[in-house]
Amino acid sequence: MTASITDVARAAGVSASTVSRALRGRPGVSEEVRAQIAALASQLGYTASRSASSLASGRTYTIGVVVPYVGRWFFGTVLDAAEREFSAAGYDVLLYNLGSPETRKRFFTKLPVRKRVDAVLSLLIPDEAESAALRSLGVPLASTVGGARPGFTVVGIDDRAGTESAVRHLVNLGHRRIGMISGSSGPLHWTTPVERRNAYLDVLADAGIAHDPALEADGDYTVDGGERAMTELLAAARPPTAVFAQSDEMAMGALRALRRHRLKVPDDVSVVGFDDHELSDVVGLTTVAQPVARQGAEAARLLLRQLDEPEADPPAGQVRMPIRLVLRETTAPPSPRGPQ
Amino acid sequence: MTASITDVARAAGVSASTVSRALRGRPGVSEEVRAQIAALASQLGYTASRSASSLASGRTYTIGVVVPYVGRWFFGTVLDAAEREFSAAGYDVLLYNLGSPETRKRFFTKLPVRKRVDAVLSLLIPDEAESAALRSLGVPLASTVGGARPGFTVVGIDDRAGTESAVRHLVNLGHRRIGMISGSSGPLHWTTPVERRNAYLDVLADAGIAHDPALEADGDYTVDGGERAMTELLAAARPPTAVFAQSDEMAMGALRALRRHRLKVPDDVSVVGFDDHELSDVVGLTTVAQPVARQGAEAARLLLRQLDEPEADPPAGQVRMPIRLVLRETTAPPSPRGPQ
DNA sequence: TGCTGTTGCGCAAGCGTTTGCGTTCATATT
DNA sequence: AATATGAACGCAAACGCTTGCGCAACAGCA
Repeated sequence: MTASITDVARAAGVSASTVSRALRGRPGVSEEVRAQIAALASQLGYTASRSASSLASGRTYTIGVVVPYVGRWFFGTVLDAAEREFSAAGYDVLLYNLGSPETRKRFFTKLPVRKRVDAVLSLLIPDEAESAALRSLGVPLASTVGGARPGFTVVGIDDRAGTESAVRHLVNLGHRRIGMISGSSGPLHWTTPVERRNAYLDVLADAGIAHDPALEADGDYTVDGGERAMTELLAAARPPTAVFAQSDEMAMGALRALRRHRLKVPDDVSVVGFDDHELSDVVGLTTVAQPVARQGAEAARLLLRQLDEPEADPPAGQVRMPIRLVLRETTAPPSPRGPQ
Repeated sequence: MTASITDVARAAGVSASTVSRALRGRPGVSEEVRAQIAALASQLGYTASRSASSLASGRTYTIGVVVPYVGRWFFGTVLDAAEREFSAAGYDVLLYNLGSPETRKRFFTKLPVRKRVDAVLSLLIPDEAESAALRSLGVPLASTVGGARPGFTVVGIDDRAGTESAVRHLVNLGHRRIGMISGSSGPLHWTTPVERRNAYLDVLADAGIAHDPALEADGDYTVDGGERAMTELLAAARPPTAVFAQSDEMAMGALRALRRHRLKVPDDVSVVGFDDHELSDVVGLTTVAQPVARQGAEAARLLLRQLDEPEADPPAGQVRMPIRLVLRETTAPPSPRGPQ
């Protein structure tokens, strides 16, 4: 079997308590004894059992991270950055990938993180019922995308401003028939799609452009969904001359659909995305960039701070990071003859 | 405080042992009592403390997954699939994202997973020293990409065959100056880059093409690296008319470099990648496709099987999944006048 | 009716730590 | 010289479960 604390204690000729204190840097151990214990411990390959120590101390040194889809670029990037912060601070991360509605439901009803984590970071804000479940854990909570929620420290961006910059850009180029590919359906209740939609509607209204429901389609935040949505838009009586996609993945799907329809981008149709996916540059996609990794890192840091100073007031509910429009090659003034 | 097993026991008028047995479906409890306990438990919001139960039972119902870079599409996709299998089987996953050499080293020397996991899945085969460290944990081990290693169940693809199909395709199109963008540098010791390189060299030799070292460059498995590598290749005395990139991300970086050099793909230069990234279709990249998610799922399943039947012989060391060349729009016969 | 099995449950030990408190011993203080 | 003060360490009780064993109650059998 692997060595236990008493093995180390016996080898060092001290008590288990002393070993425990020595290895964790607690006072009450002379430097020589501490050094000797440390040497013995590494020699015996001793690592304290997390189960035992968290049972005894009540602290788990583990953080639960719940992700809607690890495989997607956005969340993968956020997770990567957050994990770095956590592991640098000595915390392990328990990953919960809540891809399907069933696993999502199971997670929030069974709450397998109960008594297992010191805090939880949700990469997408949970709905109110789910949030309540998490609050019942009695640990610090944080989230990245999706708007404010009581009990959560959330770091995100200004979706409204981002969307406005994108849609205004199209308006300024002279487009009047501006479509939108959104990701509002699905089981998740987050505010992002609706905030972006509202901003889209507002910009249109501001520009004196009547809203045409046929110019909206759902792309499910995936490439394939974006392709389907674009195909749908192209089937409209009067197709759009420009489209704003709520994510770069959907925008790329739209690009694919346009190519299949032998439409030129941006000559026939302009496309702007959202996120600045790492491959957007490759396809020359105009998009609104947001600091993805930084959001994950910042959320992690805020959570760690709460863990360090449990007595301090919870940090400001919401942190907003800057966005900016990145102009590339998928947007241009509408062609005089329009698409087709 | 949150409810403990004795709270449930008291409420039900039984002993803690009975609650434990009832909730885990162990024999020795009548159906009525079991039902009553289950009701009480959910009513009290009781969840067994994982620390306590794993301390007592020795099983953690947790699997350690070590990933080189969660943010990369390939690993994110593999992780997604593996996590689904694990969580469906009732296991939690502890994620270790080993991005930098330092975190990697720290992980393998401190081995924070010791006594914390029932098994570990490494998404990239660790080198021999690291593997030895993992073997010392005394738990089942599996890995996805990177070749065989004692003690590991590994599921992967035939890198040689994949590479051959890609390079042969270029040869058959009539190319003679075929460059390669590899990902062999870096701190990781895995066989993939060298296997692919060997296959590349063999195909060239087979075709009677002399190998030109100036036609090889390192792309670090990233988009930016691929761009740099392509730029490097273009600077050669006689630049390639076609290049094989060891990953789609690098291929896309190459595409970007070519665009910046105002070179047409595939007219001036053909490009073929490896992986079939979800966005390869969008850019029309010819590539060798491998079943990414399926590898993660399969590796997870094999690990779970070992956990179920600890006495059974460890499964076959290596599982090979099929690859296939996907022809798209980045490859064509060399132009008579060559690049520039 | 006595015996053997089976079922359903409780007892208590144990899992490997952490931590409050008590003890010892050397040093500083008056 | 007597006493107070700390530092360094050990003791033992938790932490919340699991599990081998024992015991009662009851059924089935001859």
